[in-house]
Amino acid sequence: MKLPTHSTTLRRAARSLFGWTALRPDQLAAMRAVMKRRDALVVLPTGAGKSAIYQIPASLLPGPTVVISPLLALQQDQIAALNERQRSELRAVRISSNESPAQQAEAIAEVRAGLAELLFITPEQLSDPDRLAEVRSLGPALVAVDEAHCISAWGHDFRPDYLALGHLIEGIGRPPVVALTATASPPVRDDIVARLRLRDPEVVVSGLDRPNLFLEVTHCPTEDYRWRRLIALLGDGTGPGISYVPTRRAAEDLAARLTDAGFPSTYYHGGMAAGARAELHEAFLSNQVPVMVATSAFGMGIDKPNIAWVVHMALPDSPDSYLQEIGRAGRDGGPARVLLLWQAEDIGLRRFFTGGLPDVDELRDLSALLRRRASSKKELRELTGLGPRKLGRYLALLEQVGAAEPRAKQRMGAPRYSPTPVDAATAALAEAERQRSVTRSRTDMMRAFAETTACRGQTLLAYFGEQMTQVCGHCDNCHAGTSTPDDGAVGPFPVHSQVRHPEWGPGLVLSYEEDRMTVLFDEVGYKTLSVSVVSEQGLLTLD
DNA sequence: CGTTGTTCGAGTACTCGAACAACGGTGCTGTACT
Repeated sequence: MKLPTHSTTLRRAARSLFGWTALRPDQLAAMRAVMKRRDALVVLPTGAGKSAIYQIPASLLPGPTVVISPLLALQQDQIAALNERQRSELRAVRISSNESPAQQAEAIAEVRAGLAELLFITPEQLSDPDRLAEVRSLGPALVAVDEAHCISAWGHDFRPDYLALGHLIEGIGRPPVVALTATASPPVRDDIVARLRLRDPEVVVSGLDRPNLFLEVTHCPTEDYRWRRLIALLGDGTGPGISYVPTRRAAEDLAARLTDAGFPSTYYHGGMAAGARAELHEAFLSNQVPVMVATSAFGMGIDKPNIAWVVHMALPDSPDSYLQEIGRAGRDGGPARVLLLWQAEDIGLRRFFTGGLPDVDELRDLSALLRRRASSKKELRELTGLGPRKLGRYLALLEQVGAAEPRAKQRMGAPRYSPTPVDAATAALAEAERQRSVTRSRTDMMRAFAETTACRGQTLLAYFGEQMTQVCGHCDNCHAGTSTPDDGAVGPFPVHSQVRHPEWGPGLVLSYEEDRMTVLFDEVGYKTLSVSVVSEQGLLTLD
């Protein structure tokens, strides 16, 4: 019998590495899958011992573990925490642009000699074929993909190497893969599984409800009203918190205004120097900064237990981002306030960030070039005149419709039976339209969350495919008594069943709320339908 | 998509308003320059 042996071994390792006397069932389930050399997808809130899920197996498996992690600052913290630990039986090194070639060579040598068990690295490093071969030669026993939701959130345009991770992992010998994230809605989970090419992964998802967070939403007709609501919350003197704003400029302005108003505040955004950002991050963690006004750049890797409130000064782009950001409050289990201050006008900026549709002619020309011969991105940039950002997006789209594929030596080419350039461009445009519909539908769902008079806990979790059987009791609507107990929360199709709509195609039933049902369609994203209309007109059929 | 800032004309002496342009998030990397 292998399983009990593994569980015992894992518990023993947890005690010697972390001093833990017990492992939580979801941690154990994920680790056992890893020990059985099976892929795993783990969705657990930060602070739930997520890193242990790869670190404990890393200490037991013969061979190094490669940790793919998106931010260098985050890597640095994680490595420092590992290596400073007293009974450090696990040593971590990393390779990045922050290390000199000599340091990089030494890191590799340490892993090769068995002096370090964990190698931290970015997808961008792995996309260098020499680097890939080097990592492969170390014979990795496990790959851990941290903050795996980045694949879905960033891969499609922002950091294209994320999209190629599945291919890159195959390039280093395809050891078992464990993907970890704090939040992932059903389509994001599917995206992670598909992109990483996970094989029949063990999926571990913990409950997402956070009873110690009090959820409030206020529609703000004017900017001044937003400001007054923020001041009112700060006036309650609740402790350190984060105010999320949509733009860099708003971060700077609001921090200055709050400081003038007697609430010393600091701002943080992606346009600041790396050194300053690291200092501010540290100052916030060590309670020297009570109020942080920040763009979405602030957050990943913030493991601070006593964040007492999170205020959004505009509608976030999606419930995915929202849950990620409010999830940073109340890690210590103490009461925390979460307030969303929004206007319908906030949606304009979200639309802008989503970007426009690609140019069909440019797609066609690019596809034709790829069919002629495989080329590097640099060559393609010169031949097409496209910027790096646009080119990356186009290549990702063409790859998705089978008109492009990565080749050796950092090149992109066309697959053997790829569609004609005209067909490829048409298909890629359709794919871009599909992605845009899904992105927009996420913002629609965020708005629906803001406008609902039903239980916010239920509404939010339903989006993530989790049906709560009772109202949450920790939101403004529950307190106001407008949340209706879910007597009507059943419908014609079971939750999580696959259905089909004549126009929108196949979809997944996520939840019922009074007379409305939420369905996630592959082609158009999230839609809310009237249950009576669906029933009367027979709009949906079981798929 | 919506807000904010600039420009320019009208028609009167400094102000009003229309029309238009600019701007807006998330990070890795290697290389060139100080």
